[in-house]
Amino acid sequence: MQPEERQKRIEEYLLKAEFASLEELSDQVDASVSTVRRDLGVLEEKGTVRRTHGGARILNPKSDEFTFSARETHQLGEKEAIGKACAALIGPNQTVILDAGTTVYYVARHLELKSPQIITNSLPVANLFSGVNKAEVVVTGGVIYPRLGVLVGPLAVEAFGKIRADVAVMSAGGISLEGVSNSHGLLIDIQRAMIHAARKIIFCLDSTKFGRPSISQLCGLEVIDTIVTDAAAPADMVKELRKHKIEVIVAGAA
Amino acid sequence: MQPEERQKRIEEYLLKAEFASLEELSDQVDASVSTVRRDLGVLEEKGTVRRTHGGARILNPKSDEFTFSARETHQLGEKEAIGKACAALIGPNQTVILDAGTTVYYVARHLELKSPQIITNSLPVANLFSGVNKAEVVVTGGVIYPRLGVLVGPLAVEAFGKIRADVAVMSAGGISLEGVSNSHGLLIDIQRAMIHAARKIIFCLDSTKFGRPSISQLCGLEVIDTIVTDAAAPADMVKELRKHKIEVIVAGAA
DNA sequence: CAAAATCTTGCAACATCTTCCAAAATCTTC
DNA sequence: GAAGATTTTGGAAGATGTTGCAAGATTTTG
Repeated sequence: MQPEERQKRIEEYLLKAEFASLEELSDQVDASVSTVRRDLGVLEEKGTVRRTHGGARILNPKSDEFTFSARETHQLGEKEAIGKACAALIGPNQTVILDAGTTVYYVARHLELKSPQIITNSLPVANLFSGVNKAEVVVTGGVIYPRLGVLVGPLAVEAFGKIRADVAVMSAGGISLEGVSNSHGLLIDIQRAMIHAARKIIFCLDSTKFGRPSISQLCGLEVIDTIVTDAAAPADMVKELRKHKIEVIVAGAA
Repeated sequence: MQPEERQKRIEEYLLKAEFASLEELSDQVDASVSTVRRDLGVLEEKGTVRRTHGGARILNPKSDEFTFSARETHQLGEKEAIGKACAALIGPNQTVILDAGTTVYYVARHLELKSPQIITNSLPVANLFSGVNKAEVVVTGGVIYPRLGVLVGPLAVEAFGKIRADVAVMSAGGISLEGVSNSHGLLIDIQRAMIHAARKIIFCLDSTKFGRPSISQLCGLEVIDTIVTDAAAPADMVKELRKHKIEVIVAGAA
């Protein structure tokens, strides 16, 4: 059998089974475990499959939930690290605005113990805290933007117009030296309102966001107080950003 | 079995059970308690599970399962029936206000196909629709009332003050001939605002609510257009309510 | 406060992974 | 088609990761 055919069959099998051991796969495609291992390496490179100890699992099974939920292991390690580092910046009993990005969601997960006051327009974040008594969570109104579970529209903007917070933890589609941008036009108005409502602005941006401008311009660099990113962020841009008096925290880089 | 698969199965089991002892889990995934302990450590790091003495509990239960749906399994059949019957009253493309009660949640589950416009202050209901494109869902703002996932406070009341709807589907703590009452004082203001905003008022009340007045009076019988209940509702009260020109629908007693 | 249960830590046995090598298959070139 | 180069394959040795157990520390219970 040809390598490609074998790999496709492995993929298909995993699609049905979700998990499979090496032996199982080796049996399935009638090749040695060594070959399967190699094939899995290729598929992992391709991004469809994730190798595990003793086998493999399919990477993106129908995740009908919010596009990120907890399944997306894509850059899970980095996002976890960013989340932890960013949560460390929040003092106890502060009022925090949480934006509706995937990275910010991980910040929220590490905030539980600080019993802060939280304001958010993200349903996933709201759900995270709905069972917990410690934190007071204000949800802005708005219309649900289907895929992401974000509340958008005038109700949301209005809500941010009425409040003041100590910190806003934001995310974005991309950052360059011209400023921060985002792809969802609907979110821009809301994010501007967030920035206006908070005294300190923290952006959580994983390394893939650097130097990648997105459709709509959100704000210039001058409004940013702190950026939290991961170790793979390009060093020259970090240096440049620090020249702009932005505190850049690289998570996981000790 | 591979670690990841085992961990996923632990997660899934916890999702159903909410709590589980180490032995239970060890049995479930066919591994030693030591291994389960280690797995739980990983899952806790990941943030989906919290370890406890002697076992573990799920951290943020799946979005469609707030405290009520897991707990109240005993009247599930009745609530399903009420939900179905009430959903049948809603026409296509109507604007519907959905209250935040356990019974109303079941109505929401049957509304999906009607592509209505929905306004709600219930997070479980919001989650229900967040993945679906068909319906437009407006979430009122507010502070999360922890256990129920309801949004309360002035933001919520305000939101209902600004809108108008065709129907309001409500729930309550009890109904008697003096009127409808509810136990959560915080909800009263919001429910009054809902009633004010809708042209037609439907109450979904399972049979246990009848003749059982609750702490705070919500409204008199005169504002009610329709009541949906189950077959166990006391016949004399149903008769009495019909005398008040209220349409009483007994679900499952076709 | 003591008994019982549970947790942590260290360890040895085991399974799996990586890296390398030789054989087989495939592709080039003539 | 044949000889040689290249790729692919299957396997073996050592490195690494995982598992289950047991002893001591810690927490819970009565």
